[in-house]
Amino acid sequence: MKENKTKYVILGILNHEDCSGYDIKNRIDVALSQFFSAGFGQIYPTLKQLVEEGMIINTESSSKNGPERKVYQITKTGKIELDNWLKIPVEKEDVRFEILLKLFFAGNLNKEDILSHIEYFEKRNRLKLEKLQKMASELEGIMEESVDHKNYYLTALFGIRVHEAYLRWAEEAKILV
Amino acid sequence: MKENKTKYVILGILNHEDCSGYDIKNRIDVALSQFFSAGFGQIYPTLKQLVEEGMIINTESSSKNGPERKVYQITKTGKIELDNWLKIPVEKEDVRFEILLKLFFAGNLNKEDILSHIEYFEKRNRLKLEKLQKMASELEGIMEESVDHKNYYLTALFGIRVHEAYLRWAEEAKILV
DNA sequence: ACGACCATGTAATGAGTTACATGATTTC
DNA sequence: GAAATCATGTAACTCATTACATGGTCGT
Repeated sequence: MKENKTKYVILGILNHEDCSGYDIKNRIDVALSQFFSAGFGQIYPTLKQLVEEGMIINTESSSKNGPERKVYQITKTGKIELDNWLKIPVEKEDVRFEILLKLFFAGNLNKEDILSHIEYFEKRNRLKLEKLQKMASELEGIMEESVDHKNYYLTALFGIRVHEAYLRWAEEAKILV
Repeated sequence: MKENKTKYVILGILNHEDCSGYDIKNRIDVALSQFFSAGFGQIYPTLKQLVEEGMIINTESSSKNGPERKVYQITKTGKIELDNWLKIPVEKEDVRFEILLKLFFAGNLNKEDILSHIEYFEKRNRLKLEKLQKMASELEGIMEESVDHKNYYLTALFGIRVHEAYLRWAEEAKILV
């Protein structure tokens, strides 16, 4: 840890368009769920902190038409912070595959239990792969429209390749177990 | 979170052989580093907690030959706890790919910066893939000797498939950027 | 009226990292 | 005698999840 990813995700989203905390949560769930998630309990305090740091400002607070709603905008300071972070090379992936942990210690388990772990894993990830493929094929058509669509497509493609690898491994593992 | 993985990793290791905290750290770094890591600041307090819970006992404490050293052993309670955990199906992977986050928000970056991110990612993971392949080929020869070796091999194979996917994606991404 | 959704926030808790503090043994 | 490795532990801090607390709007 050490680097607060939620902070940069919020800056990244606000760099696109002004949003409320609720909007930010939606954007994350829709577009980033494949490789990032955050709850309100993380988002609202981070927004508060970012305001204190001068990275974002609260431009609009309406409770007239609809429920209370605070809209935030990224500042110049925030943009610089985001840009600096974007340029830092990524040193390591932060992956903790619980299924591998279980497999590694599975000496205790019988074949059926191991197989059912693998099959469950397979099923879950096949569904995810299908979703990603759908997403990618929708994006393919509009990829040339903007850099954002292209980057979005690249993240979907990453998911596809990784999930294909999961399924290939599951096939092989079922035979070896 | 909620489920303390370090706890089960320690139980899993002690289920194999009696170890000290220092040994456990070594086992994790050598065999599990691909998908798990833990520092001493996590290991020692967890050992203490596991003793309190009756999952493990401290069998040997020597300061005669060499520095202070405490060896722990798993108890029947600990074995049951481990077994129960092993049987619980894994619901989701816990992956947070920082590179995808950066790519997703990379609208700000120029092509060179994006390419250098991808190339760095590629280089790093090519090295890791080579290590995994070496590990796997060593394990292939002794796989039939024990269930543990086979399970170890399966985790290495998982790493290989996933890293191959990373590299394939990087190839494709470089063209599309 | 009820449920779905919009909307913001705090408090408690858990999990993990980093830095700190200490000291022995082995190897060069 | 310096550096590497063995060895244990605590304290401060950060990050994230879950549960709680509150209340408005819109459609049926």
